[in-house]
Amino acid sequence: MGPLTTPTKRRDVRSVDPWTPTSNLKMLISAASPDIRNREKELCLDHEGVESLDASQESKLGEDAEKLSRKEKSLGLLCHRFLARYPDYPGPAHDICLDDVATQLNVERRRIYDIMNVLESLHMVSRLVKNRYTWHGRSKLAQTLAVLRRAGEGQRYRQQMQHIRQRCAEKEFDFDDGEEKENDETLPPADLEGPELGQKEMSFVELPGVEFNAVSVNSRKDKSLRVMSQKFVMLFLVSDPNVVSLEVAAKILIGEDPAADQDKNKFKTKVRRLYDIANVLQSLKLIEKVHVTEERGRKTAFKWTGPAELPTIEEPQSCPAACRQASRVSEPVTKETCSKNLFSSPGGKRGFTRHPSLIKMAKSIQEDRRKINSAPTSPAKSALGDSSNQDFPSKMAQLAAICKIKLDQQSSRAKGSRPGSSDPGANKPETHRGKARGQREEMPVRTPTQEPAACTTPHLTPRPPQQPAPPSSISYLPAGGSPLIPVLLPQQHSGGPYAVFLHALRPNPLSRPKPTSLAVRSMTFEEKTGLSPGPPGPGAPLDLSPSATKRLSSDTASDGSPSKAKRVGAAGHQDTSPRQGEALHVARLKARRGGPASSRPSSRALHLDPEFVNTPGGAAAVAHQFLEESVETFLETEERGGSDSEAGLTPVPARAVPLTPGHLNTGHLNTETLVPAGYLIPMHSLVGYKDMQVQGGENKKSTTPTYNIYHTPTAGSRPPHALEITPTGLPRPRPAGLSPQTAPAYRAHMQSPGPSPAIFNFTLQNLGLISAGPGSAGAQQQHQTPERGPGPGASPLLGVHQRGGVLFVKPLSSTPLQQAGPGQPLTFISVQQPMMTTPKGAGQPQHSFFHTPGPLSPLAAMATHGGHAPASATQRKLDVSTQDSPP
DNA sequence: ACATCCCGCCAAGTG
DNA sequence: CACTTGGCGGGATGT
Repeated sequence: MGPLTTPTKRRDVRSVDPWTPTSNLKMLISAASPDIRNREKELCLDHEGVESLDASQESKLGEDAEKLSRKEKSLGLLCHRFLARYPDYPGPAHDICLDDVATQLNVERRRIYDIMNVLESLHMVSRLVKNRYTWHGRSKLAQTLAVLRRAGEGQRYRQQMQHIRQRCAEKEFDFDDGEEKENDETLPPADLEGPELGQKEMSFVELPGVEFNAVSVNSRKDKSLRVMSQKFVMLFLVSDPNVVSLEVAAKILIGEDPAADQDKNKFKTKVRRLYDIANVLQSLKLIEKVHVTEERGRKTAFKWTGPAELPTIEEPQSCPAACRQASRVSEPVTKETCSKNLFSSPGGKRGFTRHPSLIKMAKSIQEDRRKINSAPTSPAKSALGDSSNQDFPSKMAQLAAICKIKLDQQSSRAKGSRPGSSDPGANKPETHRGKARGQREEMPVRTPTQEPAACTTPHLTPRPPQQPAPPSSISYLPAGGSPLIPVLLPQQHSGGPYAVFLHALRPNPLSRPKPTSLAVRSMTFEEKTGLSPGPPGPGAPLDLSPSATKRLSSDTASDGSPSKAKRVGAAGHQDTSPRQGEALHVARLKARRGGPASSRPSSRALHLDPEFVNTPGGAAAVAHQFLEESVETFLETEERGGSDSEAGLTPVPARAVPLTPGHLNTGHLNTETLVPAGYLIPMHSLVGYKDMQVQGGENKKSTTPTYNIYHTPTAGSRPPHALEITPTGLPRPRPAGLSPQTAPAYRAHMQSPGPSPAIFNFTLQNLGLISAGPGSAGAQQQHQTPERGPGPGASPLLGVHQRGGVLFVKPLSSTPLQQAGPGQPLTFISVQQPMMTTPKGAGQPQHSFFHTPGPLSPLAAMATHGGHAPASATQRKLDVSTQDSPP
């Protein structure tokens, strides 16, 4: 009994006595295991002492170590001990010396690495140099989580999870079990997996304030543990019921491997790693172990107990500029690249480690936050709280308030001045943002059971125009949130932009289908929805069964080539390779061919110009994310609003168009690509992000593959989103003219050509860079009316600018942008501080968003569809019993 | 029998 | 080349 109840206790306890850190530790410990709990007293002593007494404790532990039972040696406990040594919100950065820690904690170094890797994935520490890490504590946690959530959304993890769950359910049914039908299950899985794999492979998300340690980032392909950890966390952040079963997580995290055989082993290995990660996360109090009872039986799972809301990432308007600027992407795998990117300055060689100056700045900022936040040790904060969130300082709040006001105004739209604004849509867009952040309403549901279905449904259907209330499960949607959202946003700090790195896939031989998979994924969903009958689920067995493999293969094949092809093309891959040239070539090839590149899966190619390269791909990546997010949002929105089916259908093509001409899938691919990001890295201060994004979008629009080339190489990137978006948007392509190319000037301004513009606007809006005004202009142009508009053509540019008052476009680097050369112009926009933006910014050009959705919609539709049925099933299945309740 | 996951081999990277 | 990192999976320990 004890154990089971634990969770409750904890909660209670917390509320009761949050005060001491010690208490937290105790709780954690207790959570960890009953036995431990018993010993708790002992431990407590230790714990208490820990902070001050490291040495003594350690020594104790150390001594004990040998004797200690396995449990006592658990990674979770070790992590507790480790955490006890450092404050949650450190003022000045603490340095952590691995050797010392290992010695003090009396454990092998190897174990410390495990902990550090997980902590690093959450940006609680960052590697400074060889044996040293810098302790950040939880100061960046909120941001990181926000970024991860976003990334997770981009990945469509939610849908993937649903699919998997469905599959499982189906299996249960069994009727078909044996069969392998590939279709249903297979495909989906493939899709899911594929993307994951490929994408998954490596991306790592960095945070803005944090320094990127290029070193750690780049080097090894590895990152698996780091990446895995981030992905795992993403699952929680994205899933409705914040409960994620080990099984599902493992499946999702396993790339797709074609081979079924391996699945089993791989699955086992993955599970082992997940336990490792889970132990650390448990000690961080971010998750709790629980058991989910399905029809089949109980499965172990973990429940998210961390902060529900995250600060916003800001994309939206609120903090856009600053944030973005702040953030940066790093990316490219290569160190060199990273270094270059990071430091524009020639720092050259060693830059990896980070510029001191940057670091300092970041630190100072962080510190300020911390101070402001002052987090007591207590966990209390974790409790959800408001959306707002912890970290941001009062300043943030103010900004937020400002933003809100602005938004409100905009929304009200009083200003008719801007044509763009006209759209009702405007509100929506905001909504998105709002939802994101502010909204947080929380995801609604925590209830495990229902949520899926319920949530989903609502989204889809309802809401035609505005969205009512129903928040969707997704967080985004509801418009309502918008105003709030801003608040959340922290400024730059928060977050700016993140960069996602996609690594090239590694050699991963295994599955190579890679490309396909991605493309498929998207496709699949749709199909599934529609098509899939019920296939049984061959997939059900998922991991284990070999059959699965077969299925996959079949699926893929069946799927269609097209998808694959597309995927490929789309996927393109970015490569990590730093070299532009190569990248470009590849990109081109891919683009042209469509695909081949599977090998590297990188998903999307970025548009970056060479110049960008500096800025990097990372930037691109970031942009991606944003785009993706936006897209997603749109999709969601659309879904709700519109017909699912339609969306699904249409969108695809549209998307496809941009990139690769022939491949429909492209869009999907893109999507996929996006999703996968690897490890998130914060972008420090790159101003360029936004720009990048924008550009990318444009480029894509341009359609020419070329753009890919550009982008890709460098960062690697991201393009997909853009692509997706763009195409769709077009419905009103009005302008066709826009060709991307055409407008270098535009771009320069920040504008994008017609097609892309929407995207850009989108992006910008999200970012917050653009105020509605500008965006609207751009959007309008495309979409709607040329006429009305405030002059789209000319205006746009100007508009952007102006409106933008907020926005400034500048070339990031010296060269950059403009040239883009072949067609793509790049633009860098530096956004001004949020403040600037804020005021006006609110308005988002919803138009663009709306439009965009079109393309997206399909996805959305898919998602939804998939979601529905499955969801319900899933829901049923899941019953979370919190933990263990023992009988 | 199964779940959890510690331990440490050994390869990839680094300096 | 020695050392640092960390993937990986055997197999011990717990339930």
